[in-house]
Amino acid sequence: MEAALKAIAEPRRQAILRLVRDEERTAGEIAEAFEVTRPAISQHLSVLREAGLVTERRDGTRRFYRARPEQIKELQRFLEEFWQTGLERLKAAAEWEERSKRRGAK
Amino acid sequence: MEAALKAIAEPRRQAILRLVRDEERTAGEIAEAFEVTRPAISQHLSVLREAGLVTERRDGTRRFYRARPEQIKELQRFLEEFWQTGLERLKAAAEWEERSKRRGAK
DNA sequence: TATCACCGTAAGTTGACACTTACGTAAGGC
DNA sequence: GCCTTACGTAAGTGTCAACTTACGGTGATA
Repeated sequence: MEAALKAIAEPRRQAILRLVRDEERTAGEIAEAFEVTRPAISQHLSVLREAGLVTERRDGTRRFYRARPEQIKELQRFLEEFWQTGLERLKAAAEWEERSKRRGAK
Repeated sequence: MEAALKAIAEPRRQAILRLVRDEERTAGEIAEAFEVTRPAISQHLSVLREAGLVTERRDGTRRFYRARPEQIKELQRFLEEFWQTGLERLKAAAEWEERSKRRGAK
């Protein structure tokens, strides 16, 4: 989770993720889409894989990569924790106020 | 946006964000919560402020910081872009299949 | 089995960044 | 007009990470 956030914070890896979002691609295909060397992309792919953001499928000498939406969803849930609990507290505060109003009315 | 992702990827800044999520706190109060020096926290606060993740309010010599949920929400929307469009394509594909079924039935 | 295609790994370099200590600055209190 | 309080900023340091070039390993192919 921590690793996933750091992984997706890197612009190059974001671009890679978008490339393999809908269809799997080989490491070579991905590397051709960028102007950096192939090893650089290979290292990025390792980071993404260890962060659980992509899956790797081997076929012969080739390796196919594909995005893993579940992990991205996990990231969203993580971000929700920051403000959703804030909302929950607002909600709880509102309910508390409601109860005290009724107590006052009685 | 890019800056916000990098900012929130740092564990220490996540902790700071949680501290000022519900109530504003001074830079000094925040610094006391950690075991690093005050300047270190001050620098983190600058990063968070430039990323739009916190607001700064000055009162005398003190500076109050508070989380900005809208920006965090922006981050969520950014993450949605990764898989939501994938869902939209699935939906579009399903509808397309539906139409071709009807064409086949006629 | 020799070779080629496809890819990861090793090692080194450079820049970014999370810290430190030292210093500067602005607002109140006496 | 000081002196304290509450900060940010400057400058230096160590570490990590994104790249490079060079090399190794594994699977198809003739």
